[in-house]
Amino acid sequence: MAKPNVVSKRELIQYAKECLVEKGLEQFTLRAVAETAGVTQGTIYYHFRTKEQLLLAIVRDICETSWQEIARPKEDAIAHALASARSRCSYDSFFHKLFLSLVASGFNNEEIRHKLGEIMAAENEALSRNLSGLWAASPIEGVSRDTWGILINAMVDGLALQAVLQKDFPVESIYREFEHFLKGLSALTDKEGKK
Amino acid sequence: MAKPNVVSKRELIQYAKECLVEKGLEQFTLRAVAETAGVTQGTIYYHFRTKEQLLLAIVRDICETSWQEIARPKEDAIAHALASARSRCSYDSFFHKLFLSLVASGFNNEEIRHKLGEIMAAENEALSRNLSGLWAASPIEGVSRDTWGILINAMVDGLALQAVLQKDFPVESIYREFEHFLKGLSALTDKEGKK
Amino acid sequence: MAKPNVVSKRELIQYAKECLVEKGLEQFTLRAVAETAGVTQGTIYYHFRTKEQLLLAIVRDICETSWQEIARPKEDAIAHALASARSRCSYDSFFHKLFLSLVASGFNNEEIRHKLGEIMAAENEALSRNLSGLWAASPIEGVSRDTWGILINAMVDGLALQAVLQKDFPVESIYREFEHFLKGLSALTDKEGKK
Amino acid sequence: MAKPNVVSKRELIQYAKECLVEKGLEQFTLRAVAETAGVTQGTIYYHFRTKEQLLLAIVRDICETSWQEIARPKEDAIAHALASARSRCSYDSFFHKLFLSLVASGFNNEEIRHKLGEIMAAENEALSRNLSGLWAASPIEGVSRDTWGILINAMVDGLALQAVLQKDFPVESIYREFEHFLKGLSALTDKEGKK
DNA sequence: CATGAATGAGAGTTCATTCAT
DNA sequence: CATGAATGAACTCTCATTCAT
Repeated sequence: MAKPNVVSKRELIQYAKECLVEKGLEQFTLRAVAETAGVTQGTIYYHFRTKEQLLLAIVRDICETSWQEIARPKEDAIAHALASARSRCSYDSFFHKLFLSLVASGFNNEEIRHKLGEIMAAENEALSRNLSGLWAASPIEGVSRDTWGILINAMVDGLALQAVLQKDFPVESIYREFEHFLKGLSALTDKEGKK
Repeated sequence: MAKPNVVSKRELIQYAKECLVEKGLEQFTLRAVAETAGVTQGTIYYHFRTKEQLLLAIVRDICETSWQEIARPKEDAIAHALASARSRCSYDSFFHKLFLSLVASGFNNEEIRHKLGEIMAAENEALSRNLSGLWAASPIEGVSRDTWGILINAMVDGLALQAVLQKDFPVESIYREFEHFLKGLSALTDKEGKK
Repeated sequence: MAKPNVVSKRELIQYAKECLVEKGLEQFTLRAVAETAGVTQGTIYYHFRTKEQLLLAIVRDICETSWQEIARPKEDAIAHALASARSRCSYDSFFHKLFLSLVASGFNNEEIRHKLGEIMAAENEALSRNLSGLWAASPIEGVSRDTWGILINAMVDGLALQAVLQKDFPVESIYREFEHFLKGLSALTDKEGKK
Repeated sequence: MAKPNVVSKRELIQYAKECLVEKGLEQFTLRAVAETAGVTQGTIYYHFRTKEQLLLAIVRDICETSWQEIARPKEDAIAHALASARSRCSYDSFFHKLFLSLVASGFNNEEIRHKLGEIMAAENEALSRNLSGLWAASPIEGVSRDTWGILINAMVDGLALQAVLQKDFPVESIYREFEHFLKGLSALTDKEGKK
């Protein structure tokens, strides 16, 4: 088996992520990645042919992580997703800084953009699926199940965006009310069902 | 050489915005701005002492536009806001490309980040205020009025993020259902009120 | 009479000197001069057609000051010169920082260099003249009166160079011994004279 | 492209010295150094991380050369030093143009200034030591041996400064009389000894 | 007289990238 | 496999200078 000598590709990607989050897109340089990883710039080029490829590798890595997370069947998937979303929702969120940096970078690179879109779509779908299991009917007439996934996923991302921009954003209390909101919707499905 | 009054600061900011959106954060160079504006790089530096200052000027400009938009009292403010949100929600949305690029840039610059956070906060507040006028009570128990503003604003931004990443995102239909969602919520306030 | 409105040429030269000393040759910019003087760059150009001309004006100013100092007849001229030299001999000597900066600048500009050379020559001459009045004969055979002026002037400048480079240079004690040195030489002229 | 080992650091320093002397401090640009050395600017930056570091490297190089020169024990060290001083004393003196440019540059950079001061101090000391070997006693009462080193070194530098500023400075004859001066001083030590 | 807006060349510096070793 | 030296283009930024007002 090919045993990488000093650093594995996977490790490099991790270091690159850190760099991207710490330095920001504008100062995300291959030299910085190399230094963080303790290798030379040449080494980066041995593993990734260009900077773009490295960025793409980061995106692919996020995709995979995301698929796995989504695919793993869980009891109470919605509650789980909500907990995970809340834990990532903060002013210093590694994940969202990374994601939003990649979004900005995606405006220059269709492939990155497209892949990030796929992640979103998959999340939407997973949410829709799980909500279907939970709700006998749509809580509100005129809103399809697929759309509920999209709307709620959008809410999660929108809240993350707010948190990442506002130091004093009250994540805890908002998420508590967010849960009430979801429970309230669920309750509606019962009432509707009874009718 | 040295013709006075070729461009105003305001015009430069407009050109800079265009550049930022068209070229993306990584390739947003002062040379590009200068070329777009038809002036020399020196002129940019005469008006904005650094690139960072130019970015800040863009953010400040967005802030002002945003305040004005929010401050102007309107009938049916919610409907208006929704229409405006929908019109800006697209794969090629100038506004959201600009905003998200600035968000990424804000990870390097607290002032930018803070100002963007202020915009969000102001939008939240405006939404809350308008919803208060519309809803006699909260549609769902346990969700305060302020939180409704935050949640719905998050939804709008989250949808924009989705649209900007997915070429085939069905903005029209989603927004139609989004309206149903809001109407559904409004309906709930009536029922609650009757109780 | 033409009454300069905001600043006189002379004042500008003073500000320019300050800038040159404070910022050093490499960062001696017309903008800095303008700011220091509280005028715009254009104003500098009204008074001096180029940066070179400004530097030359500084040199000319130093020349004039120097001539006047030298020309003024004094009793005990040597003692006076020595006292003045000592007072200018320090790590932060405005005069020598200025002079040496101009010397370096003179390597690019023959006119500056030449004028600085003239100052030196005049100082040499004045010293020689004064020594002649003091010494009946040369203290040491084979050293002409003109040369004594040159040697002692060189010593003064050399000491200043040392002082300007060494924070802990013991100016006081060195100058005390420098005086002994001169007195010793004077004593020699007496002995020689008696023979 | 990218041929390894085109220039050594040492060579670059030499080229940089040449540039500094030829172009003067104000026009001493890294581009010029690169062109002189036949490499690209990037190469300069690979070896010296900033322009300041390059200047410092030049100073350090001069220091080392200077130490070696001083440390090497010689017969008739004074005569040797004088000969070397005379050879470097001219209107176009590479060494003194370099040194004085660095002095001016040192006004912006304490490290450079300090190192240049160290060179002076070491020269002073070496001179004092050598004079001690030559003179049984101080030629003139009230002037210590250390001070003699300082005074004579100052003279050497002062003469160099004069020479560098005056095209027609009579280096030859002055140095001849300078030698008489030193011999005269030596003679005094004998007389003093006899007393 | 003096200014402020603009210029354009060039400064120092960084960066992705290459390639012999 | 990995490195270190080198590249060259591009970047941000500064500067002396110009000129209409």
